[in-house]
Amino acid sequence: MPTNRAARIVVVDDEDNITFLLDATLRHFGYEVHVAKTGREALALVGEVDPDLVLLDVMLPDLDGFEVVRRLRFEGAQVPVLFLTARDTTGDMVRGLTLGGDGYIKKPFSMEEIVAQIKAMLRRNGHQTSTSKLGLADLEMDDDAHLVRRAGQVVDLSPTEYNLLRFLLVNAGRVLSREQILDHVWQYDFGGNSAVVETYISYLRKKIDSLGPPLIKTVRGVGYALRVE
Amino acid sequence: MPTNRAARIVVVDDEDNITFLLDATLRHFGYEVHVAKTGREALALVGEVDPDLVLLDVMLPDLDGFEVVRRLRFEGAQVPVLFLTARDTTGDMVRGLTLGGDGYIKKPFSMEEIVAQIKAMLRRNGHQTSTSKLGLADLEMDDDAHLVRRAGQVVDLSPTEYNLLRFLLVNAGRVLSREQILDHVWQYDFGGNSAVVETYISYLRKKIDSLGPPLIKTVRGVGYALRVE
DNA sequence: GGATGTCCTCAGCGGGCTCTCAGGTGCTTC
DNA sequence: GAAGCACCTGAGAGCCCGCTGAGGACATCC
Repeated sequence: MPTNRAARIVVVDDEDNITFLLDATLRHFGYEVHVAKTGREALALVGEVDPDLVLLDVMLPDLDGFEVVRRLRFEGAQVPVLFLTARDTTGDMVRGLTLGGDGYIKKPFSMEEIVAQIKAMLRRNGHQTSTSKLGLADLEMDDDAHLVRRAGQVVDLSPTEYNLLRFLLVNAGRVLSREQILDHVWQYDFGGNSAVVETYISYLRKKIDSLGPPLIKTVRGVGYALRVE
Repeated sequence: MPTNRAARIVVVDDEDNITFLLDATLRHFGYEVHVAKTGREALALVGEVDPDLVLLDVMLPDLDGFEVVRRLRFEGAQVPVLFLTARDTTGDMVRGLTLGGDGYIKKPFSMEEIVAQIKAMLRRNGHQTSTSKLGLADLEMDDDAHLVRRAGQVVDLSPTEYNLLRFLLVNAGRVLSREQILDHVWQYDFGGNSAVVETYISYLRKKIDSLGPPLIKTVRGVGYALRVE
């Protein structure tokens, strides 16, 4: 079972925008990334690099995602697959995706979402030693249960609040600009302005910082960070 | 008698969709899976891998399922067999199946159903140490008796309600998406939309949550989970 | 062939969530 | 200390999500 080396991820999508984004983001998180643009390319690439995870668009120019997985399994490959599905995927297309330990993500997604899913999946498959838990001081977050606690008390967060907090936690101690936050926490096609971030920071402060010494620090002119001392 | 190693299961069906699904699901649950597409292949495979259980479609291109079992028994193989029968199986066919002492499952089935049956059968044959009981707080479920109690009081559930509750119980504390639930609890050919899940959650709440503090938690934008605190 | 139970769809509604905006506050710089 | 800027936060519009009741389709049982 793999342990310390960087996990290898094969990304399969025919849209350059998507593969570019994913490539950059995943490399940033220390993964080794390989990109394919078609189903056949994907099959060859998986055989070649023996990845720990495959990110696979369901819509591909030649074979569809399901067919790719079918062939992979037929060849005996056990690699877990995370499907990327279009926004308006009909019910019966989604069906069957989450079986066998595979998962799916709806487009458009945010980087925070997809990284969280990837981590969860690698964890389940024994690649990472990390748990589903994140924490800082008396603040805890458990991704499996989707639960946040401060000083033992459960905090109820909306999806966006939750994703924002996780992004801050993952980067605890580092200052993050509004744009960085927007790029990671909001969906990649978000067109609004970065003032939303301020609003959500404010929400988080009300829910999190009110339960103890303030953790969310504003760095004037730069962005926000979680306190680490 | 087998003990700690993964149970070996031979799956025999000529439909690729079915074997694909079963292969993925059973591997996910930690079984070692071997697939055959015809009766003759099945006979050879069973001789080769000496499985702990055979999942056997009754309709096969060459020999039918009964014939396969007859030959297996003739050769002295004692392995338990779980039949997969077509939707429109006649009454005396079913009688034949139950007389043989092994079990059967009607197609289409749900993953939850088939995994439960497999576990029960392996348990009966001494392979697994797991019990048939599940529980959380004052909620108990006994698979052998097919009985659910909350605070000591028996709760009457429909089959789908029961399967849904079991899936939630098995994954207690973890948030499950509507699609995950659909893929595991509903039959594999279900084509409808995931709103059914909401309806059944609502049914369960009426029957289960009304008898004590609510156990079923909605995680907005994500899915459902059973409370664990 | 009626009664019952189960499954699923659908639509209405209530409320939570997201985002915008604007007025207010406090820091910074000269 | 005044001006200007960055940031904060309350209010509110619109949307979306999830809950549930009603009802139709279907199977099963008597």
